[in-house]
Amino acid sequence: MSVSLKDVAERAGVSIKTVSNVVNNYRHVTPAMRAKVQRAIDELGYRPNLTARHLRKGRTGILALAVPELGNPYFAELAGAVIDVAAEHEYTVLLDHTGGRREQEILVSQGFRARVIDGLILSPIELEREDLLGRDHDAPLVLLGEREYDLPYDHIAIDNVAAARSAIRHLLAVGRSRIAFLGARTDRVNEPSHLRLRGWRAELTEAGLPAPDSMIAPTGGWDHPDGAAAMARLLDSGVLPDAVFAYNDLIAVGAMRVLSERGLRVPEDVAVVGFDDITEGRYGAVTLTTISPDKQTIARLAVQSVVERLHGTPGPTDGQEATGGAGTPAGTPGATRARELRADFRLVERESTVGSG
Amino acid sequence: MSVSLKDVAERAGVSIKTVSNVVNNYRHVTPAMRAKVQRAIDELGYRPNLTARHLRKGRTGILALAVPELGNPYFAELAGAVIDVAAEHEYTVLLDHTGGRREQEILVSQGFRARVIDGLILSPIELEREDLLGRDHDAPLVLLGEREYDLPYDHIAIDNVAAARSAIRHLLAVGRSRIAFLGARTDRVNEPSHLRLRGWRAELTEAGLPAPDSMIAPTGGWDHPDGAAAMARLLDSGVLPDAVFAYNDLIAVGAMRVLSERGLRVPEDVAVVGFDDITEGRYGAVTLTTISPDKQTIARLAVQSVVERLHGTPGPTDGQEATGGAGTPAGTPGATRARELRADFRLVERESTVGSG
DNA sequence: ATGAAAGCGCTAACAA
DNA sequence: TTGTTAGCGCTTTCAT
Repeated sequence: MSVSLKDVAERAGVSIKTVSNVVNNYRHVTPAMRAKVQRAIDELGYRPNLTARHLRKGRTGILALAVPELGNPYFAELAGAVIDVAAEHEYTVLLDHTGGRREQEILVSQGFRARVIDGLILSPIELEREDLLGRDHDAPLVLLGEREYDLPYDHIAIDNVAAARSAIRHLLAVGRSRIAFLGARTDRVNEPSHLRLRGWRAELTEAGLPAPDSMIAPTGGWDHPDGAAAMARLLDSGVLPDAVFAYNDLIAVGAMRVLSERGLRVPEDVAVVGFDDITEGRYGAVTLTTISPDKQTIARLAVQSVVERLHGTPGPTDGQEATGGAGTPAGTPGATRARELRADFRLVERESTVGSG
Repeated sequence: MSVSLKDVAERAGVSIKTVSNVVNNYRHVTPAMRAKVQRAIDELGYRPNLTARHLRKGRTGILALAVPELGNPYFAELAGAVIDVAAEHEYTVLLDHTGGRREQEILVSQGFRARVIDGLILSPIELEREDLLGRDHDAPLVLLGEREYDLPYDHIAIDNVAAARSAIRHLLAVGRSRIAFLGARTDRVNEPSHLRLRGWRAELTEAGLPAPDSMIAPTGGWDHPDGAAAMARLLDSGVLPDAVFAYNDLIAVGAMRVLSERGLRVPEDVAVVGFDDITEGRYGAVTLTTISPDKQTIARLAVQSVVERLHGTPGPTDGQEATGGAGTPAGTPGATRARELRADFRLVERESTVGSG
């Protein structure tokens, strides 16, 4: 076993408390004493046992982040940002992925996968409101992403409806009118895609254009193959759009691949807009126009939200915007009301809509 | 605070030990007793305090994985695999990224960032042998990736020289002879790229072809922009290769982008081979031929290695291959010798070398 | 089969 | 300013 406070204390001929004081940089320690203790620490190679410290303090210094899929660059990049922000707050991040499967998301939300954590940041796909209703876990929870629950947990997202509308507006501005939506799920109401779909519909309707169901191509998942399959199915069904708005960049890239296989040029024949602004979209043969969510802010708001609840400092939100939510998070010290936190987004115009001219 | 063993014991009118027995599924507990205790547990909503358990048992059930960059899909996908394998062994994964910076890698190796961990899987970029020489940390360490150290730690990688050679052999087979290498670092000997570079050189030499330095394009990093910049520099220098072997897929995709901007066709004018087999390479306008390392096996071997040292079961390696290493890992129960573990790889032929015919 | 009590390494009252 | 001591919640001898 390794060196403990007691060993150091004996070696230095002082009490445990004094050593603890030195280790924790307490004010009232004479320089001489500090030096003596420090020497013993160095000689013995003492390193504090975090587990013991945590048991005592009731906290672990670990935050969990659960995303659907690490293979999706958007989530990987977001995870990287969360890790960095957490480090600034002296927290380490335990990462988990749920595959977007409801049971996994439930397990995570109840702390069965990632245990020993102080707080949890969860980006759900299939999770239902009721799954969170009876959540019995001390760790503060913050929700990320497109879905909206009326629950006492902070929720962080960009304005998906507005983002979708701005994408469609851009497509209209470059002269398109038959704009398909790729990547909807139509089986439930509160789907990840429903807000973006709503934006698509609203903007088209407002422009006096039809938004027929035939222009909505559902996908089973949200990866390249799903986009490719959906695009192929749409074309096979005899529908030829002059633009495509995809639920995310991976779907958009998959769709572009199919378009080029079919001899359709992007953007001349079909313009494409994605969502997420992953690096990949900047380096294809045709670069991808996309909605770029402010990942840094999302990460910062998420970590901040958890840390605030942990430390009981409701404090100023310092986010872009905050509107009242519902109720009060259970079992959290800083029991401020749940907040709806918004991060910014912007439309990045690239070749897939405006060409390389 | 939450419910403790003691609370449950009082509620059930039994001793703490009995409750502990029930919680831990010990054999010798009468069904009646078990039922009674279980009822108290349910009523109180008791959940064991993992931190306390860990303090007592001396282990935390947490493994750390540190990769250079989560934004690189290769590492993101690898991380996903590690998380899954670790879960099979009942470990959770704490993820960290080092940015490939030496100081960060040193910090991680000594457990300064991720503390409270039982073991560490590290994929270093700049770390030097000496940085690990005096490593003073109980947690077993396993090294991943291209670099080779003669140190008492298990190392897991594919055979990079062989992989590079097979890539070059493929390019030769499709009729190329002026094959550039993109993504070398020439400033040090033990660079991540040096084994692949060696394979490039060996295969060319064996084929009686020149392998001039002018065909080696260094990069500052390993992302799209680095590949694009290196390709542009190479072309600007007046060198026109008929093939490019890139250190990784991101560099390859960046290079392809520049090629297409310059009006060069892939593969007609320039064939391209990458390394990593990230999903992105399968969905570009031109799909990418690449070396596909067996990520599953890498993840499995890595987790296995750490877990074995932790549990003191040297056990059968069950990897593809194992050659003797150096010395004995310090401070690990199962002090078997350090092993050189190999995972498989395969060449995946796609359009960037064989066209879409 | 169950209970009593010690102690993992640390922090935080409280004393001195 | 430094020392003493009581736990944090759990597992684990050792009794019974």
